[in-house]
Amino acid sequence: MAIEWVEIAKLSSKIGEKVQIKGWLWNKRFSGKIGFLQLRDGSGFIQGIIEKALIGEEIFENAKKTKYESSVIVEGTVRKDERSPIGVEISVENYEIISEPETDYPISNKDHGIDFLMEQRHLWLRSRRQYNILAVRSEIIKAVREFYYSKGFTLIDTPIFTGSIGESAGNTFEMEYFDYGKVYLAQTGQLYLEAAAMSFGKVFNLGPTFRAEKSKTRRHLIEFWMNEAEVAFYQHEDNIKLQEELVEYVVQSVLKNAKDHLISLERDISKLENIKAPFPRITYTDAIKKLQEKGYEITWGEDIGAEHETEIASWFDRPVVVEKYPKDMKAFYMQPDPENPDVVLCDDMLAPEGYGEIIGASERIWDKETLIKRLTESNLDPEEYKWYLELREFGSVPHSGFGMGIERVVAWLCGLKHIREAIPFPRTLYRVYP
RNA sequence: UCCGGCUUAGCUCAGCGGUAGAGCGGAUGGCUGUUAACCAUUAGGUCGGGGGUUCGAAUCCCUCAGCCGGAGCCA
Repeated sequence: MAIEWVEIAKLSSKIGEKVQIKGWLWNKRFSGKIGFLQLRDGSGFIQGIIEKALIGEEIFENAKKTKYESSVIVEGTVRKDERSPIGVEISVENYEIISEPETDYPISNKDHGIDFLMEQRHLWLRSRRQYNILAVRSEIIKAVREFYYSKGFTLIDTPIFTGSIGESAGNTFEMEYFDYGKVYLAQTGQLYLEAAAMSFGKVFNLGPTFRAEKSKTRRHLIEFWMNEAEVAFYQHEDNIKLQEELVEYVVQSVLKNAKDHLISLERDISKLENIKAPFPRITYTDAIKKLQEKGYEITWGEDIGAEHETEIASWFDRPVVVEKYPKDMKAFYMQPDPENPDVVLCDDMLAPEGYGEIIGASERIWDKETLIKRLTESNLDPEEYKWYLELREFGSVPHSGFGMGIERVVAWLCGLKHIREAIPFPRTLYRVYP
């Protein structure tokens, strides 16, 4: 009878049994007649103990010479061992190489520069740290979807190719679309979600977004994944509550389902455990006042810069909701505050520990004339927004929504210094390879 | 795009006007409990490209390129 192929993650329930594992050799150490094979198979990592006396000279020497990242099949007996970080080891009884590299694997356990690693991104994904980060990302996205489905939302996939319609002009990727003329890569799916919300009530999307901004910071990617939600009849307060519930759900789900990955990443878990709604709130106006008191040179009407954002976030140990920004610095579609027409019913959620904005949100203008007025004031052509304006003609209702940057959430929860590690293949200002 | 910085062995870096260095990785050998294993031996370089200053340049100056960090914009 063939030996059972078992994933490394499931080996702790196979103690004393003879099993087969299929994976890769990511490191090895030899000490005379005993060797330690560091194996991984995608489900986890384990150490294989190989002894010359047990396995014979030929296989032992073969194992000793195997290059890093060779793919191998190992058979052996699972053993409980206190010295193993996962509590079990495998005593190797058979060792077979499936494919051995001809040249040495370029990534070592020592330090590498970021440019070198990004050039090797297709291989770097195998490294333990990257493996843990992307596993957390997967868990985050799963939690986002679970959240919306559990709340009765409908998934609406918004288009990647769009006409000249978006939040603002000037930062879109432009391309020829057969004889139609110019089209643009989506910088937001919001306008389409607004249309769908008038059919389904509660809708969300989750997909890639493109911004042709020459951004060169630790918080920006050219291609990034965004989750947007839009709800008919929701107003400013309902909107904030939804965001808080979403973020709490995502954080708590990741803590529950991906804790081991966070620990491997040496993330301070205690900073995430208290992420429970409701979150602290501050208006833009109060934030400016407080910044001024702290000695910052900023006046009402000026945008909150990265430095200010970090300062505001440092006042709290949970994400903070900054609401009601001046209308002139925000997108055309945001609903003016009835109590103060100089500000709009919007909010940004800033993650703690300097991670900055993770959500941008607002109540949308639902009155057609106000919307046309704001479009014109923003130097946008109402003609281009024909279908969007029609939504305000047929049974228009107050509605609200927001967008959450997936990579920013990944960076925050994993404690990353730079967002480029939060996506499998980052597209940055000067890199589209691999 | 703007402001800084970096570019020396496969990788990470030291050297900063007078014969090109280390650690890791590679190769060879040793070691039966290693955790970035260790010990010994060894191979490996047009010092990013071009120009200049100098008796002499990896080192000083100019220029180009690539990359990194930060700003703005935003998720």
